[in-house]
Formats: sequence, C-alpha cells, structure tokens
Amino acid sequence: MSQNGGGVDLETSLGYLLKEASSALRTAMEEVLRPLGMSVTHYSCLELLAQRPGLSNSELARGAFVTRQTMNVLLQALERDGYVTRPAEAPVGKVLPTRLTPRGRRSLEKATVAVRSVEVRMLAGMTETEQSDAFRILRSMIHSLRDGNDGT
Amino acid sequence: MSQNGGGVDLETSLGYLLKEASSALRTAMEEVLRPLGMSVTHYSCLELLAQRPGLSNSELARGAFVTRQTMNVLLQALERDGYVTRPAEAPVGKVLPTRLTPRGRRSLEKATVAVRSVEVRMLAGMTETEQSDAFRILRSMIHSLRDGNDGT
DNA sequence: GAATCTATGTCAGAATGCTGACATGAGTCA
DNA sequence: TGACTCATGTCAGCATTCTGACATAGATTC
Repeated sequence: MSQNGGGVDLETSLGYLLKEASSALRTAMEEVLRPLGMSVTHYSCLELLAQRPGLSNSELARGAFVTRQTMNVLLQALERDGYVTRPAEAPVGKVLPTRLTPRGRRSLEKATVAVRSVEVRMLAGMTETEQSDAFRILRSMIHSLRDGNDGT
Repeated sequence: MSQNGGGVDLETSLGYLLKEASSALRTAMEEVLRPLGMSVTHYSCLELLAQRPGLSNSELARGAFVTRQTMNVLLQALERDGYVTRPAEAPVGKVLPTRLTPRGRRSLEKATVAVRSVEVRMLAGMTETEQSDAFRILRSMIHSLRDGNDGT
C-alpha cells in the first residue's frame, strides 16, 4: 500500500520538521494528560499560574499561545470548578489577577509529573550541547519570525 | 528565578520553546495565507499532492498531522471547489487516489511563494551548520517521542 | 474457504479555538 | 481638561479539528 517512492522535498523543510516535532509533542502530552481529564491548554494555564501567580487573563493567553477569548472561556470553567480564583472586582484597571486554589495546585502536581516524563523522553539521547544548541536555534527562529515581520 | 522542585520551568523548557516556535511559525504562515483564502492545513494538503500525486485521504491526513476525518472534510470542500479530483470508485480497495487539478496547481503556486518567504525569514541569521543541527535535533526529538511509548 | 485483523472512507456530534464586536479603564498628548 | 490611543475582559457566532461509530476491502491465519 505504501509506495514510498523517491525522497520528497517536504522532507528537507525545517518548517515542516518543526511542525512534525510540535505535533509529536502535543500528541504525547495529550496522551498523558487525557487520563487526568486535562487538555494541553488547561495544563499550560495551571503551570503558568504556579510559576507566576497573579497573571491576568490576557497574560495567560499569551503564555499559552491562544487568544484571550479562548483563555477567558477556560478560566471561567476553571473558576467554576474551583481550580483558580479571581477577585470579583479589579484592584486596578480591568485586570483580574488569577491565582491557583489548593485544589488547582493538587491537580497540577499530577499533571506536572506526567508532562515532565514526556519532556524527559523527548530529550532522551540528546547531549547537553545539543540541548543548548536546540535552545539557541529555536530562539533564533522565533525571533526571526516575529521580528522580520515588517521589512524596514 | 522561582523553582518549583521537580516541576517544569517554562523559562528553560525545550518543550515550551518548541511550542512557542511552532506557534510563531503557524501565525506567520496564517498571515501570508489568509490573503489567499487558504488555511495552513489547506495549503499542506495541496503541497503534499503536488509532491506526491495520488495520495489517499488517510495518507494526506498523516502528512498534514490531522485525523483522516478532518482531512476528509477538507478534501470534500476542495473537490467541490475544483482544486482536486478523486475517482468516483476506488481502483483498488477503498483507497481513493487524489490529484490536483490545473486550478489547484495554480492556487498552490501563489501559496508556495508566500510560505517559502516565511521559511526563508525563519532561517535568517542561521548558519548552514545550525540548520543541519536543527534538522538532526528535531528528528531526534520526534523519534524519541514516538518510539519510547511507555516510560512510567 | 472462513474467521480474524488491519486499514480505509465516511457520517454525526462534541470540543476547542478563532474572529468580530463592544464597553471600560489607564496612559499620552495637546 | 478633553481627545486620542491602547490594552483588557467579555459576549456572540463561526471555523476547525477532534472522538465515536459504522460498513467495507484487503491481508493474514487456520
């Protein structure tokens, strides 16, 4: 069935490979988070709040790479289910600082273990040098994509 | 920086950085494809068909990193709009080999130029060595994620 | 030849994320 | 002070993708 013919140009594209790697990572994370009833964005939100308590909806959205509308829907669900808390009124401006509840922290702990195992697996077989290379290279890609937006 | 013993430090996590890079790439591609009325998956499908004519729905889905159900919906729309053709009946088994129409090929040409410019921008400032390093490292990540299935 | 397994195409419903839009609060500037 | 710009929170509608399910064709096994 698979007539895997000659090599294909897509196989030499770094963009395609980046997408493939991201897809593999996402799939692996979904696999370990599904038994916990948690999506990747769900986990990302909790992890962000654990490391930077008091983040606003918009800041969380940027950190999880979704729109603030999407994060707002998620936060409302998390608040309703008692994983996070937000003040009824904004202390300053319209920004509502969000914090994890003990329940949210407990839920995150299990997820963190699962996600860390995925990251460890991903890095298996990579040397320290390769890991720092990867870091530098990915940062370069991100910077070039975002910065070189407007020729000038 | 704040440590969360055993946790995943987002500032130093390669997984998080990979997601960030992928997000930046996707956003950049969407920006240049939107004026052409084309989504990333839409483009991926056409590009795959250009390089490997006759791919089936399931094969296209794997190549574009979506489910075969998702690709099926897209293919029906592309067929309806005259970008691709599929035989009414399967030559063998249930597999329906898909091919680009001249219209699909023309549409792809514009998109390819746009997407290539994004990839060029992403690689700006990277040496040949860094690019080959990136290739090897990303391939390693993909292999480790898919191979080491269970590591509890 | 029959049972079984795997892969495929497809339909239907649900989940997730996005764009558009609006009102509001804070900062900037004349 | 008032006009302007920008960021934020939020509601609504739409787009995209997913999971679940089913029937069918080919391969495998006995």
